[in-house]
Amino acid sequence: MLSKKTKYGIKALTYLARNKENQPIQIGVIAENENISQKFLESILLTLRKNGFLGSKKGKGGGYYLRRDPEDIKMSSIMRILEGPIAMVPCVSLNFYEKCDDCPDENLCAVHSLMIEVRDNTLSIFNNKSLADLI
Amino acid sequence: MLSKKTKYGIKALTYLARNKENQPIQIGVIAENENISQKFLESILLTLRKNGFLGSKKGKGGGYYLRRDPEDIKMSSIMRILEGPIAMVPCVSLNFYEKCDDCPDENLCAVHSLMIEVRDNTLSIFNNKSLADLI
DNA sequence: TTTAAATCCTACTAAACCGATAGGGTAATT
DNA sequence: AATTACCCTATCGGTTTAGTAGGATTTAAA
Repeated sequence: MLSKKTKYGIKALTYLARNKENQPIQIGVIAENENISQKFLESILLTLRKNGFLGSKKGKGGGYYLRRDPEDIKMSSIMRILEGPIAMVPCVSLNFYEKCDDCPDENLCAVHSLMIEVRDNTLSIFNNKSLADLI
Repeated sequence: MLSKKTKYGIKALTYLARNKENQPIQIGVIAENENISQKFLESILLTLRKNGFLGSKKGKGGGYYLRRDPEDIKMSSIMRILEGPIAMVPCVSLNFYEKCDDCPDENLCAVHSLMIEVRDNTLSIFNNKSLADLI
């Protein structure tokens, strides 16, 4: 299940991407237009800024803006930062791998191979989709 | 993220499916072989039985057995029963649809269309995969 | 007919997570 | 100096998850 955090994050990013001049837009404006709790959105934009997707400007006339071309922002990177692993199980995650407690041998696990297939499929969607494609 | 419930459920089902004679197998045996808490597995098998996948036999020599041919058990139906919706967002779920609070128009939502694509992909994997394929 | 084996069922709980809120602190602009 | 707007931490209620406890019920075998 996609968290609201990720959902709101994507919505905010697309909102900023639609703004061609890319001058700063205030949190409150995005929150209102996308029907998101402002305080919650604040924390989301903050992590997107810390991860290099957004820049910010303080004071009057300030706000957030995209630091990269929407074409160059892959959905997979957004998903990983906001949502965490793309895989449904840690033992098939490329970036957040964890061994299962209950599995003596991953290669013999039926769930494992099924989930690899799902991961590869989902990943190829997210990798081939940029923020620009969402607009 | 796949819940342990679903993961354990699938593992138990494959365990039963590997048993060709299909005579009842006790919870404890499955639990031990698959490293699952017995009590937890109990409740999982119970819901699988209530949904027609498993039969049970009480008393000595009892246990659980498959009620259908593994070929005829699609992963999508298992997923829906144990995990719930396959879609990442309720607003694109076929079987568990719910409208979003924040979206005035789904068709204009960037997240919506992206998640439809993911759903279709994942669903086609689960629909074309039977329990027999997992063994 | 007793006993042991096994499922069935309800309720409870600790921990984690989620979405949101509170309340300021800090920096930049006017 | 005042205002604007981002920055940061802490907290909180609600929900879900993963499991536990304890017994009731049914069946087969001794």
